[in-house]
Amino acid sequence: MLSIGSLSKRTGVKVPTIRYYEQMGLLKAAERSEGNQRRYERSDLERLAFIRHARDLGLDIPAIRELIRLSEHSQQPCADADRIAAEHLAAVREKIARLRKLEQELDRIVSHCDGGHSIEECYVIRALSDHGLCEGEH
Amino acid sequence: MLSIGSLSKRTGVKVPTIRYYEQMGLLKAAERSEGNQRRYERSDLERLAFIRHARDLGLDIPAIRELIRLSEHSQQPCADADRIAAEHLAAVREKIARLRKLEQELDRIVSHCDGGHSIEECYVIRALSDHGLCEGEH
DNA sequence: CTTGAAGCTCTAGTGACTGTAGGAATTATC
DNA sequence: GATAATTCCTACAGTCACTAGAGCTTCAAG
Ligand SMILES: [Zn+2]
Ligand SMILES: [Zn+2]
Ligand SMILES: [Zn+2]
Ligand SMILES: [Zn+2]
Repeated sequence: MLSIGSLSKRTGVKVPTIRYYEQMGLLKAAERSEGNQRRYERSDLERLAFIRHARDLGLDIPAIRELIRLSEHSQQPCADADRIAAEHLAAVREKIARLRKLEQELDRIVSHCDGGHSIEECYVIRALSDHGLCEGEH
Repeated sequence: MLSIGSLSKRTGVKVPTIRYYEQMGLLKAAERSEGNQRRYERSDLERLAFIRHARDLGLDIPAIRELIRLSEHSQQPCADADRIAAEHLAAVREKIARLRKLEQELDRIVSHCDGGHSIEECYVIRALSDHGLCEGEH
């Protein structure tokens, strides 16, 4: 049986974050010691690692909650799980696309000025004042 | 003189957002009508467009506050403004890099499973349970 | 048996808004 | 000029995934 601190050290998840995951229903409410402190077993450690990995891959908490629910029905088909992952991948790709446009526009703006002008002439300020100088939408 | 609603329609910035920008010190406190309603002039419209465009390009509020401050000293050199833009570009590039790694990993995971398995065998669930199956860090 | 670390609950703060409640002012219609 | 519809006001709660702190209790080592 692990204390919340040892669980934290083993997984790299901070103590308040573990409590937060419990509150959000990702971790089941832990057993308690006589003095009301949380005690964890191996299965909690595995579940926490699952949560942490999913978060590191950018999945949000409702998605993780659903994945955990699905993972408890080992004989069901995995279509829902695959769909969650695929939708997340699509969302990541959209974010990348939006950021790429930003990058292009910012790169163009930044390379038009080298800091050696007055504010009045500065292309950065002028470009921010007038979207008409932009090449695309954002 | 424009009401906050007309200013909102002309700029596409929602009314509560305009009030929020005022609170954050991006827009100066507007003049008021006899009945205490905000009244705007052309210069406010231009400043709001500046703010909105900067936000659309991803700059945060402290950066925009600083850019507005700089833009009021038209004879000063523009090095600070250019630096803010360049730093933001660098931050955008970092975000893209992080998301690209995520995309790669997610793409690999998703393409390993086509929804036609049981949860027990599902590669999505297995990959989330075990970062050892990943190619990179995140 | 003392002491210091680690645990507990509860609350508030992050960033950039968005939405709501309850009331006052303005504008439009008759 | 009365009334109705719209717009405006302030102040506060909620979003997301944590993080930090206050004030108190329990645990483990010496
Ligand atoms: Zn410049
Ligand atoms: Zn633009
Ligand atoms: Zn699958
Ligand atoms: Zn991984």
